[in-house]
Amino acid sequence: MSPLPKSANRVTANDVAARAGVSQSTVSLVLSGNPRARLAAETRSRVLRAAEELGYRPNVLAQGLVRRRSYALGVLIPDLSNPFFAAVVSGAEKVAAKEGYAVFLCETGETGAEQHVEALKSRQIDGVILDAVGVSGLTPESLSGMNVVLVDETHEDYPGVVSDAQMAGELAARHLLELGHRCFAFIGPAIDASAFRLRERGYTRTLSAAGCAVASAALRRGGATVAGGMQGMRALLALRPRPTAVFCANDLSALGALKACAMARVAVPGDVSIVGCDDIELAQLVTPELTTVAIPARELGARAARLLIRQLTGDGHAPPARATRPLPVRLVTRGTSARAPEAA
Amino acid sequence: MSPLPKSANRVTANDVAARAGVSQSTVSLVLSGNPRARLAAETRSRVLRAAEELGYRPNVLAQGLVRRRSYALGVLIPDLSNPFFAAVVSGAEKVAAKEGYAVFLCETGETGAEQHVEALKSRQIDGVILDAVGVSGLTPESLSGMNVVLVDETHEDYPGVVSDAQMAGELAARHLLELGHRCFAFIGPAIDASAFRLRERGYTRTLSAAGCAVASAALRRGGATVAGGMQGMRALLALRPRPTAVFCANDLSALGALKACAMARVAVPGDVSIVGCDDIELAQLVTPELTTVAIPARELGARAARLLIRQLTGDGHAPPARATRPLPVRLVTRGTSARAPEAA
DNA sequence: TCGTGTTGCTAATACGTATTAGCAGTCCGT
DNA sequence: ACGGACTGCTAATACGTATTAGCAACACGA
Repeated sequence: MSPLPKSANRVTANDVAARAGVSQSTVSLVLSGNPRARLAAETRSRVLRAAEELGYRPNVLAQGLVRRRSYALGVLIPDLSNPFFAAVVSGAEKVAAKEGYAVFLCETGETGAEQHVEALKSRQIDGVILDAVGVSGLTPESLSGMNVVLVDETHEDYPGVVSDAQMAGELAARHLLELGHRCFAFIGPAIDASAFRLRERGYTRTLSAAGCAVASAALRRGGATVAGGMQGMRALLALRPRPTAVFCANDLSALGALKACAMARVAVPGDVSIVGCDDIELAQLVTPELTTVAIPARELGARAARLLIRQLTGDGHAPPARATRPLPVRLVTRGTSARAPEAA
Repeated sequence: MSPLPKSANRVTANDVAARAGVSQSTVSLVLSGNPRARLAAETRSRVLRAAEELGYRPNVLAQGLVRRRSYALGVLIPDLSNPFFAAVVSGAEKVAAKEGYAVFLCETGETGAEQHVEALKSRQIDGVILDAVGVSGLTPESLSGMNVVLVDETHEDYPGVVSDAQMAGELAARHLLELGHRCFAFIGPAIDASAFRLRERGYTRTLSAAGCAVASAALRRGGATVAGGMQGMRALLALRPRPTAVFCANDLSALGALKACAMARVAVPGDVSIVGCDDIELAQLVTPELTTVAIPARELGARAARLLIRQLTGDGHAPPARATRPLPVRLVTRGTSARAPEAA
């Protein structure tokens, strides 16, 4: 009985080979198993046993070197503190892990994904999932030769997994219209992200179609964050006539808006109705609970991972995996939306 | 002028060597630069220029194979949807990226870190940061030979970066005592995590010292989640006499508790005071705002990464990097705590 | 007996880099 | 002019695996 290995992963295929009395090639054939390899059953089991006894684990780096594949994915997001992105990452990681891929997480901020992508490329990443990192900001050649899947963003060069963002805006608008509102506002990010733009468009178009334009002063652009929402709402509260219905591009800004109302002692939903977008867990924790449009964040991440992996597994010249059908969104009516107050 | 590379990273050191008219060894010497190498300045610059022109990026997998180091770290957490963990990860990733390390993210659930650790080991991870994944649950040999840093957990075998968890409990207790409370409760997780245990201990000991024991019925153990907090609080509300002061082991459960009170129309802080722990961003978003003990999550992650990297950079037989001094915590008094209601 | 398959394994090589030993060539002092 | 020291580079090898070509042994039919 040879002594058990004490160091990290010093057990190589050669050690297994020695113990099983075969060559390293045979070990590789047995374990990384081209199933069509002709191997005596007895040899096979002897190798397996030796590997088991030694606690052999293949060195993925070495495998990657020869296979030209690292079985690792990159996931780039602007900001992990946004629970929406956290959910996307979580969904992607779960699928990836199940399929044997590991996930490099990169937080890029709203810009500067470039360096991260370069770093990942030198790690021989098999593919990358980009969520709201602004592909347009990336020089095309930095992604050249890369397997890319976008989340909630469409781009002619890369496949993407999207939610029905325009419908999200439309649902918010219809809901608020049905409640009798006539004076609308919007709070969104300044950055040019596809999903946000579509949410806004769905909202404003639906309103326009109903004869209710959104005054440009009632269109506040800041960060899609709590702070951005507070700032936006403070500005809205100063407007005359004051909007009675506000759609926020995501839940964080909606919560910020809600907070701003609370601080200004403006009643929600009595004086102002607020509708968010995402349906993060916190949406149910505030009082009143946030009315919002649910976006399946976790599912977006999971699908992105699946799509990416399928793309990799495909024989290379497979169909380029076009963007998939938008995932459905749905309105979750809670406590921050109510009938419009009677006009003065 | 040779054509620019079109594929991912097909440019190797050999290509650079050819273009610069030197050998691959020279390229390696120049770029991965042992600075004590004797190289003519002119050669050096010729290599650098060739590398630049070809857009050469070293293959980290190959480097890792020979250097026996992958420049990648693993970060294991139970659940990314907890903003506290997200912050830890974020802090660690930032530091790691700055130091040239990439981060594998693994969400383990409250158990089952084992497989993830194994997967990371076969990826030749340089080290791993474990946050609340329950080291005790891991078989020791699975971590043998691994560089490990724990977050918010102390263990005799591994260095850790901790916050002053016991002080957190103590601060909560003192705060509630000063407000005149006499009937206390605690909501915490069932799992045996070091930080949670210490928070509880600091709380109960401080109360005991003041002559106020926590009745065992007022000690609710569930998940450290929103659901757990709601459940715990519902049970507490049924007790007679009803506790007037509740310390929750983390903010998520505190928010759950707060929610349960809202649903039961119990006034906070009028009837019950609630104190959380972590100070996640949402704590300021609920109404009333959550009184809590701030734990520097991001800083914990950052320090863990720094400690781990220092450990790796050390010459191998360096001092084993003992646990560092606990990071200070501080009470953030907000709206969910107030003077005890007059006794009946 | 020989040729032809077939089976089961191994030797050799490649992946892209780091690193060490060592080879020419130059410089210098005597 | 010659031995040594130094300078600047390269050849060779190793890291741990996957993969291909091919070798030896054997079976079988004629």
